[in-house]
Amino acid sequence: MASYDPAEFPPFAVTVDIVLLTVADEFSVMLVRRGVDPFAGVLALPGGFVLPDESVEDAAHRELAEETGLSASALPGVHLEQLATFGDVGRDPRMRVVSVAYLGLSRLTPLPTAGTDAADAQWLPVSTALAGHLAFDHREMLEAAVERVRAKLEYTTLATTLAGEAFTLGDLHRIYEIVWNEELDLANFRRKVLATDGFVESTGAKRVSTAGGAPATVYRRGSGTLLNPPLSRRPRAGH
Amino acid sequence: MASYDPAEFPPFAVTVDIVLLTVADEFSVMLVRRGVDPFAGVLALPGGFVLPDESVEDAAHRELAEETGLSASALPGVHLEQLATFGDVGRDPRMRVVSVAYLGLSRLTPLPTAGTDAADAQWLPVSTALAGHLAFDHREMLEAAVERVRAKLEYTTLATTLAGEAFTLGDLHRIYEIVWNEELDLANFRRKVLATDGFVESTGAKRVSTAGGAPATVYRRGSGTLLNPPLSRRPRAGH
DNA sequence: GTAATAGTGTCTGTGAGACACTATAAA
DNA sequence: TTTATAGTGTCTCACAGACACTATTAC
Repeated sequence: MASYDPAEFPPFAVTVDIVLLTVADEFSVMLVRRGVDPFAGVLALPGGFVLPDESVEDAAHRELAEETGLSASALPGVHLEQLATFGDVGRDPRMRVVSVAYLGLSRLTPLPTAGTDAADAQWLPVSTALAGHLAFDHREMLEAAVERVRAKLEYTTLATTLAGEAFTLGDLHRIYEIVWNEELDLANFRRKVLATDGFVESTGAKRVSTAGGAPATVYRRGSGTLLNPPLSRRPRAGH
Repeated sequence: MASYDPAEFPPFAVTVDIVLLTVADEFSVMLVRRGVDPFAGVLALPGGFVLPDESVEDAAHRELAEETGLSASALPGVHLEQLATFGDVGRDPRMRVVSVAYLGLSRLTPLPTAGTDAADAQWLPVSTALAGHLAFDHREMLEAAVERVRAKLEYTTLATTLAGEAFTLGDLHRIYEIVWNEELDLANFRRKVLATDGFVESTGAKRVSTAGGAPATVYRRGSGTLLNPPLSRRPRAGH
């Protein structure tokens, strides 16, 4: 019942790890290659310690800026939310570390070249990352993040965050197909997006594709955040 | 980039707090009255320190058993899942404490009388708890838990956890109405529940209500966990 | 009898899925 | 031309919501 002596608290360290996801040709995650032990040379999620005088939330924003090397102009367009906390006893071989994982969503942005202040960050396809070896329990974090995003695309407008400031309905459709790894009828997708208040709004501009086809209307994200009723993955289960 | 000295980590304490919810005449939460400062005499969520040799998850289960005083036979029927982590700087006036909040769902169970090993625990209506004063940032935790449960009743069969081992469709319907604080057409609710594979299964038994009415079929929870398509709260938004 | 609960049947409107079709661009 | 994309129209089926109706119990 919280009858403890503040001087006798167990020794913990608290870190944040950022699962920053984007859609390029594939669904991709930002990873850094570790320079020191443990897991030196192994790919890991960007992250670091929570400082004594900052909130966990602030630490996540700080690490997002510092470790990913995203430019200041790109940061406001990034969605960042708490994902889950990982607190198994042996997850860090050196000491007891509890880590709060955050999920970030961003449009595809170029990464700083190696040698800058930021870590040696890179975008790697999620499937490649999951097929390989990741430091600590970062694989679990990545899996949780992927499932969260897939689920959230069903009932929120978050895909517009992955699309960036200006996009066509074809772009948005492609994002859904890549993240869900599943085909979606384009005509029905268009109807659904356009029929949902606040999902997207037209900029009036048109954009021509390099691959041919008629010019497409360019949209920006709308003010809405929730889809009701939601879009659905898989053809309805049950039968 | 994780190039830190394990001996210099910032001093953190890590706790777990349990938001255990149930449905009685009202949607209720288990609270304990604090015996020591800070917040001595104030209502708080049950919780406590994560020990050095146990995972955060294990700590949550241990606190659920110890602090709530639930009998060993009732514990297996409790659903426990991680809710969110609270890590603001000043949330505990004594020192830096990061707390991992867990959401628990249980059928209504009698609480141990005061004086036992367990804390002075009590069920309090959520509305009452939110109208009053709670220790630390426990009000935020409670609000997050309530919203999570309301959302999960839409697309999971979790309501059966609140109903216990044997229940009628009337019981289940009542749980939805109380948690959502909203009326649901009983006939449509019945059709939906019975049409969803794995939601409930009949025990064959009948139960008569003390308030009159025909005997009702008694059900137990089914093996399914997800509702697809989901039940929906509010009449569809949008228009 | 009345009140309360259990349970069934039926109509309607919305919207998702399937898919045919036209239009406009690049190569 | 062919190929790829943009965009519209239409039919059908599933299902949620509304609600009328019967049945069986307590009081």
